[in-house]
Amino acid sequence: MPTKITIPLPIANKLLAALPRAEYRRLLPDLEPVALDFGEVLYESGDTIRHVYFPNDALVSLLMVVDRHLALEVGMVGREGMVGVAFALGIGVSPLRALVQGAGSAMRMKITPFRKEFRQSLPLQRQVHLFTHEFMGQVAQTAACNRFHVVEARLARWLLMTRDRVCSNQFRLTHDFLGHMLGVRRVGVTKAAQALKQRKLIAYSRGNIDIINGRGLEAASCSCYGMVKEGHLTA
Amino acid sequence: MPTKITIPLPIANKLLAALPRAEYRRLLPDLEPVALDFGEVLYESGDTIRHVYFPNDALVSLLMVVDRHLALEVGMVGREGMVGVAFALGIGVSPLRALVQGAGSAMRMKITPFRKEFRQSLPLQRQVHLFTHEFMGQVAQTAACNRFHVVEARLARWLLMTRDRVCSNQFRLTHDFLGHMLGVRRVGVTKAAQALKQRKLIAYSRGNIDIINGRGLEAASCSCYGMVKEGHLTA
DNA sequence: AATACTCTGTTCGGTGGCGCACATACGTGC
DNA sequence: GCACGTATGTGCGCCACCGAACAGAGTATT
Repeated sequence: MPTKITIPLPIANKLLAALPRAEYRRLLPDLEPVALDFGEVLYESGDTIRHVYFPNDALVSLLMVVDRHLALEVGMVGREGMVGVAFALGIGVSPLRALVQGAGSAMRMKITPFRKEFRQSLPLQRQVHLFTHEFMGQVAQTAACNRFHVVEARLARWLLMTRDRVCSNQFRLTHDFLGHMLGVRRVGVTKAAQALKQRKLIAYSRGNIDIINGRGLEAASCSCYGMVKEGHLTA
Repeated sequence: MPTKITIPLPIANKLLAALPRAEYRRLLPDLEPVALDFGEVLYESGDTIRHVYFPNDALVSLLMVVDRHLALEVGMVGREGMVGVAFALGIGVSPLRALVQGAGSAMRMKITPFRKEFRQSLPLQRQVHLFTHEFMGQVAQTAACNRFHVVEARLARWLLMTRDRVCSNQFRLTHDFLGHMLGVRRVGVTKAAQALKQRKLIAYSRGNIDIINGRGLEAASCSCYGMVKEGHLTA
């Protein structure tokens, strides 16, 4: 019995990896590996959803658009989850913009076979529900965080969350981009970043960001980081 | 065949009402009518969920708690939905505090039979998924709104959303309570409410709030109101 | 090497909301 | 009718963040 190596990576997406082997095999024919480029928009707010995405090493930001031009990140999905979750199961329209914030690969699946599999597979349902739950918590946490915490702490949290998802202490992002994520002006990010730099927690220049002292950065970030890090509610 | 009148109201909850008659009948034995009092906490953040609730004329606020004492409303559920949604299906723990903000009745169901029914009933799954989708949109919208809009507009929106759910232009709420919902000081609410009062959009005194000019209040509220009002994405 | 562009740093006045403290109603109960 | 608790009104200094505009410093282009 020949083993065909059709899987591009060892199942890197944790949601898929958590499925029983047999379930995963059933999904496989419908899973298509895709490369996601930085800046790519997977769904625009209001778009009909055609695919769901299971990121491997890609990182996707979910943004709420207000007043046609202002945008704010409300959630972030990496290898631990999927993009399109609740939307795929609901009305099939995304309320959020999904923006590729860290280039990388993902597995994607057309919405029709996904729905079909979902109906039949209890383990898949379970994973999707678990992640929806997790994601809902993340969105709510972000909402509260944006209301109560200062930019510096929020920036620290954001960098840490990104690190956790891309599994690297450096990544490429400009202050301007971060401003859009955090919903503040670019200058606000520059100020906050300077402060973190002076405290030797991070380093950066021209779009390259380095986390030098992760522990210190955690201390500088708000409690929200610990909350959404994982399990967040197993008091 | 005698008709036993065990249903307290004609099916007031819209989610339940949207189910096919037969499905609803199946659920009925497990649905228990309960009165929800103002201020009652259905779940505390971190609690294990024992029941899901389908409000009739009650109104429930979902709050995110930060730093142990600060709280912020991230969503609101009335007759159009259910409380416990994504949580019931996920890890069974609520990330949010569910607070009764408008007294009234609801149907509640123990989590175990709910999960059982959910597995078996496609229409129930569909309704739950639709509402989860809707609710996710509401939370995201609230997050962005809290970031970008001033208290006065947010207050206006909040009053309108409450009105839509309790189907009445008057309700009982103090500035202090509103402050907790909007995540601002009581004084901030007083200021904003004064402004709306001067413009003859609302009236209030000692916990009684009246919406005098709904149209005007809509104009004073931010665009977010129109977004979450209904359908919100059928551009 | 000169040019264009992008990214970061800096300044300035303005303001929405904060924290605190105190003043004035209104209503309830004895 | 008096006292007390609760709800609302007002003032003050403070600070994080805003909007706009401009100055340097890297990087890419040709």
